[in-house]
Amino acid sequence: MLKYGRSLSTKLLNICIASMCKAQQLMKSETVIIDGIRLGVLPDVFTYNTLIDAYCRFVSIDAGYSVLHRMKKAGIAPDVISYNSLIAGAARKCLLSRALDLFEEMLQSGIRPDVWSFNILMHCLFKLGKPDEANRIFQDVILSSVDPCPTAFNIVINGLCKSGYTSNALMLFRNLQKHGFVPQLYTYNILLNGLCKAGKLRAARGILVELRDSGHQPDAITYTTVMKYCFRYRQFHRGLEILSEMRSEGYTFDGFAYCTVIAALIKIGMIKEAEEIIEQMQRSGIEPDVVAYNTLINLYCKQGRVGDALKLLDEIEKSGLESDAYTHTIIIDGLCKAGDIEGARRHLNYMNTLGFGFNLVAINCLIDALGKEGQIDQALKLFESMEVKDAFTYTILVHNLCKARRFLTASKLLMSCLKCGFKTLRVTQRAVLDGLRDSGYTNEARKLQSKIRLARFIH
DNA sequence: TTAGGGTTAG
Repeated sequence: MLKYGRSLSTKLLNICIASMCKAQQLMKSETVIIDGIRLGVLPDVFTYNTLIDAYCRFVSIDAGYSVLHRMKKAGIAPDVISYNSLIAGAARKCLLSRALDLFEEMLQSGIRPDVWSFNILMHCLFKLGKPDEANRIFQDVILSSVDPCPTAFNIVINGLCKSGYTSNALMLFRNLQKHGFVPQLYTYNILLNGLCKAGKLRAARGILVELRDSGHQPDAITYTTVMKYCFRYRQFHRGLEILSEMRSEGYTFDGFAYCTVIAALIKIGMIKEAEEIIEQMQRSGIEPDVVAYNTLINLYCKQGRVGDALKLLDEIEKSGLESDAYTHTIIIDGLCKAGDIEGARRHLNYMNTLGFGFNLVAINCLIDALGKEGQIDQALKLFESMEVKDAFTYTILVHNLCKARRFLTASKLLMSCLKCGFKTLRVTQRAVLDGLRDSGYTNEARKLQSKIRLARFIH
């Protein structure tokens, strides 16, 4: 500690603590604080707030909360930032009731919430799929004396997009503009992503033009967003054009951009090109995170190198990173595609032991593999046992039933899929209809056809 | 303190 000298002030102490907390060196921070006190430099509310935030991020809310007690004991009154840090910690982990309790405790302590307190709560509610409650808070903020900041608008516009209310988001955006709100590049990016995701490409194009006209320069996020959706909507040429425009504009590729491009190339079967970009990513010195690893594992699986994919999983676990649900579903799909159903089942069990809950994607892969291996009854059994299904589950099974020439069962399944309101692919519908007609089930084909028309009309 | 882009199955 002596290396900091005797001129150490609280301000300098806070700078040290902030950088150590950022580097997750919490024990070291504590030692520095103790040394500081010995030298007569007392921590202040800023010091404790930095610690609360770090403990909430890297340890637990309880650990953050105990810092709150410590500061009170030291005679320093917590402020709105102390509580916001705790509420944000709870919100990050989606612990809504804990966040609300902390909010209540803040009010009880006579601390007035600020716009950030509301922002954090709104974001948490949107994340938990409670857009109505988030919206209620937003209305309260608008009507109250709390001055909303651009971030509040960004959170609501983003939340509405993520909850599927893209039109409402666009409407809010326009209304805010009428009342003098000048959208930030951040706002444009949120809206652009929301509109593209919802397939509203015309509106997205309009927003992109508006973004440029308003004097903003598209940034790496704008480019990555547009590029991703070009690939998704199979405009590969345009996607690659944007890729080179992004480069010529001088944007350095980050992990997000690399993974977007690599995943798109893998998906369209341009494996060699994907390999080249992966090599570029590895050479660029970007520290791979779990998504980058997942992208690489996906490439190995698509090349049939499941063994190498498993080795990479080992590497993730040894490097201190945590694998996620994507990692394991990619591997399960890889095993399935390699025909190793038992291996896939074993990996699914392993996934469970790691604490991952039910995973629809993994089960869907397993159903497909069972069908492809000629175990269609096993696939049906698995299907029946599922409490949650989606459009993929139905489509996968319907295709496999068609391949097994069990068109009546396929037809029934397709009808219940339509009844659930899931969208089905034209190619799936055609496979069943053609199969029914070829097998002489013309009545059933007619019935299915009218259900398909009805579904198209309703949805 | 908070908010935007990346990875999986038909």
